[in-house]
Amino acid sequence: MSAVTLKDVADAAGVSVATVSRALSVPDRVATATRERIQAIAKELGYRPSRVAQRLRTTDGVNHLIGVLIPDIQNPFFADIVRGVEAVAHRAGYSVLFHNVEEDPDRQRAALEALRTEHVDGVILPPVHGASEDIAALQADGLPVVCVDRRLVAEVDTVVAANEEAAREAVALLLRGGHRRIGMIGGDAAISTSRERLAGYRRAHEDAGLEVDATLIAEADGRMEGGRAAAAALLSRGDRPTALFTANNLMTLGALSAIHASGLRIPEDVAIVGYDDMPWAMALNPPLTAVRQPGEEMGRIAADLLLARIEAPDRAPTLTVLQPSLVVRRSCGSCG
Amino acid sequence: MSAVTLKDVADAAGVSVATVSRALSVPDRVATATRERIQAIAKELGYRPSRVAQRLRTTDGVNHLIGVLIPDIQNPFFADIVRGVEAVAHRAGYSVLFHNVEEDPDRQRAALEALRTEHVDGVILPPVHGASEDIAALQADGLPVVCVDRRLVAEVDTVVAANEEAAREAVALLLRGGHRRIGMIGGDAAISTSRERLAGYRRAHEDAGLEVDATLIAEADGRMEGGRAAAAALLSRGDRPTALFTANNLMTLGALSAIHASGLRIPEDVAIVGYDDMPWAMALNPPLTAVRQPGEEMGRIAADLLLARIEAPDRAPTLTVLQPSLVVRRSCGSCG
DNA sequence: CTGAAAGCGCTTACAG
DNA sequence: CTGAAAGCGCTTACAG
Repeated sequence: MSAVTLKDVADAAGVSVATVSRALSVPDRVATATRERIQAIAKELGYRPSRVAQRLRTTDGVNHLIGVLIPDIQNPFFADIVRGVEAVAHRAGYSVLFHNVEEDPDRQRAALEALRTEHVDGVILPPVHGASEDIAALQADGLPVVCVDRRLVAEVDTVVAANEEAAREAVALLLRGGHRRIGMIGGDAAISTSRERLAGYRRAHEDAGLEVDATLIAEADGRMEGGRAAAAALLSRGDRPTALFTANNLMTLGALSAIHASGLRIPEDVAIVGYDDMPWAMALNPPLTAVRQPGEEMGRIAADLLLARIEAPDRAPTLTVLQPSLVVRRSCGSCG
Repeated sequence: MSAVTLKDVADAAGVSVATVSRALSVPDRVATATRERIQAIAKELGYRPSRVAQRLRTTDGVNHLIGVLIPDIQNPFFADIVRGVEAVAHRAGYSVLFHNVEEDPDRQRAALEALRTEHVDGVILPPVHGASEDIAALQADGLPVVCVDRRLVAEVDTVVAANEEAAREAVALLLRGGHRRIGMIGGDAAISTSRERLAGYRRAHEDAGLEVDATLIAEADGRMEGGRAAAAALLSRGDRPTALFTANNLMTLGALSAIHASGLRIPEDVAIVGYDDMPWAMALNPPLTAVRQPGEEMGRIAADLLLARIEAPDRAPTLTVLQPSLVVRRSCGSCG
């Protein structure tokens, strides 16, 4: 390695390190001639300031480092969020520490601990179940936090989608199409998005003056296999549902594979509307009707918010709610 | 913040910071009683050593930090790689800096620059096109690098899949099924995986004593829309191919949507075999025959390799080739 | 076994 | 406008 340091530049320029430091970061406090000479030499030597050294120096200031925690990087919706966060952070000169926590509170806790020792300026995460205290502890220590996709009880900057409304609209679409027995394949109720999407399902029924058959509601784990098992169980009943609403993209995939395995046709035998409009939705046959969430935008907004809070820690927490949209394709039949 | 420092622990324990440091990291060089007292106090105070300070100290030693560069995080195959890298690195106590470079050599260069200023111990990446010199420069400075998924000319630790063989096998399957006009939708020829998969396509024909119709070979950009456009062009020809081989998962999605749009049936009108066995392959109707690559394992191996090289920089570079497998489902017809 | 001191690469009051 | 010096939180020879 033997990286070029401030001192190397100072020696080459015949000035002190202090002057070099100023020439590079507060140029107007250095005489023009000196500054230009220093800048030329720094460039020639390939000098790059050490972020690590800068970071150690400023216990108070900005460290230009944030952490992002993801519950499950194999879920492409979260990959979208990461993409948005990464783009904003790097453009602003921040580095990004990444942790995949697998929906596991212990791993999330370990990740947060690691981020503290890295002196991050703040963290962005969709909090996993059972994590409120860890987040609260972070905030108590003055570390800015932004929750994205999932809400937390605490007073935290939050960026979410309007889950309940979107789910209600999706289910209403099926109800308008004449469906009266709609299976709901939901995720872990400990997660806010799952609860809100289920609430939307109920609200749609309520709006239409219909009772919900509670046995049509399955709680899966948000992963593909869970969705498959739940759909298979629902579809093997004598009084099987004529439509399915699946509360995230992986469970949708599971449900689709259960439908194909059972030999049922979409939408004639069973209609389906899924949460998350992923790239593969258009590649399905028939193409999937789905709720589109702006994952990347959620990531970008979360990052903007975090950076703003890092620079002004005392602003009041904000809640940003983005509007998903329902993309109607053919899997819901002539339900439009 | 006001994090607890070594000095705080030292004061509370009535010893020097040196002793506290030793008690925590080289326990056997401290008297048992002292050590236990210090450890108890450190725990009570919630002391966490600053990674930043440790990092600054050791220009030579291990910084416990690596960088991972990804060409496109929205491609779930790369998300798998990230998952593998992350798991190994964090288990070994390394932090992971993440960059999404969008197949852009300039962004890759910027990311590598940023990683140097962060004092990373090494970097893992599927190199994007036109990046050889940047990687070489890194190595020249003694920074360990591991290429994953894509090869580079340079002498670098490399973890790839046997692309040519896997592609050959996939195309041979279609040939055995009686197909004689197989469209090839390949990726950017500047990328090793694209070239190797195309080579496999040619080899399969050669093995069968068949000529390749060069007009059946399309070079797309590796993304969904590129795959869609290429497939649409191929399928609109009078002498359209009876089967398609698509060289990555996103282009497969694009091809599928083109097929559905054209009203052709799979596999009766057009068979398809895709590269990358993604979760949605089973959810398709019919399910997709695909080449399965162990993305997560590739990530894990790459990380193991990098950590090994960080600890022993002078080992000779290695090449690890993993064997993909062909998962036969129904999209290729009765080609088994 | 323990401590005082130097040093990692910066930044920033404080002098001049 | 510029420099000497202190300090960020650690680790590690060097003494004792």
